[in-house]
Amino acid sequence: MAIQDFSQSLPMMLYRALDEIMPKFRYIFNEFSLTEQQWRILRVLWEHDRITLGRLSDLTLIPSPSLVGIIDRLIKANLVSRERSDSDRRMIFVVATQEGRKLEAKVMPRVNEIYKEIKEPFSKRQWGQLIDGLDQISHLNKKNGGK
Amino acid sequence: MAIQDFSQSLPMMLYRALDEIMPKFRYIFNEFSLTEQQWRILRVLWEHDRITLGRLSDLTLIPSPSLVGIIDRLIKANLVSRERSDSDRRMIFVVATQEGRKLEAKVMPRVNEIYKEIKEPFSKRQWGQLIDGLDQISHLNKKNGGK
DNA sequence: CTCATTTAGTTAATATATTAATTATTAATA
DNA sequence: TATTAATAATTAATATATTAACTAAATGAG
Repeated sequence: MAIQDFSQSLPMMLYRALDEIMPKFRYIFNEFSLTEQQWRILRVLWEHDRITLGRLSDLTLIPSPSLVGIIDRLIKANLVSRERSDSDRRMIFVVATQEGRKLEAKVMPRVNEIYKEIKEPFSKRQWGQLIDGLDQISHLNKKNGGK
Repeated sequence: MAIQDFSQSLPMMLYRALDEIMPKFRYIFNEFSLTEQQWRILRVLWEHDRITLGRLSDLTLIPSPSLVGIIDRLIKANLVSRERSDSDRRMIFVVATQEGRKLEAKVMPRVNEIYKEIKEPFSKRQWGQLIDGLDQISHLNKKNGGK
């Protein structure tokens, strides 16, 4: 009964998995002078012409108070810019600069390579079960309500 | 080909799972004026009479530079103490105080309750597959070498 | 239209993470 | 044994996370 072994608890297993894989990616980000969070933001911007801070926070999982400073530094690096919305002056759009967009072609191949390495030892079925399990965890409170 | 959808990538799934479950636990820690990291340290100390900083870092997954400050604050809160090793003066043992030990009986039941809630919607088989998948991720580099 | 309420971003204060460099001590080797 | 190479912990500098409070702008009820 109770949480058997702390090191085998779900939170620690999740943290340990991240500790195993993220350094591989960060090594690449570092070559482009990007932090992990900066990468996440660019990764999302490459799929959006412009996006509000709120939505960017949702998609990157970066809390908005953190986002402010990270965007500041990305602007200083000339990789993104801020644009206030005309329709709703509370909202701010974040946009990738030319330089920010150019990074995609350089970074993505490297990242995809590592991702493939990580995924390789898994069977398609195993991987699917893992992703499904994680998906279920991240929807714990949202399902009973349904439709 | 390539990483299909960023939001469905393994790292983001792992982060999202943590974002879903950890606030539930932190809510409890907060009632006892503990941070998540302070909790992790106490959680390990409750199973060890004394433990070196290095091993504590391994078991809590807290990087040692962070550990220094966190231990400082735990000492200030009178929950743990430092004891330098006699056999190897480089090492420092961390020990829980009386007050630190007393917390176990108060916090663990609450935490176990939440843990059970999280685990409940899963079948034993599903849960096992999830844990196994995570375990495999966190041992990516360690298996081929073997014994 | 006016005021209370909500929403999007930001600021502030404190705690951690990340990476590199440093200190003290111990182990290893010529 | 004098040196050099590892180790354990710490310090330093910068970037993020967490929580609460705050500002400006938009909404909604009366």
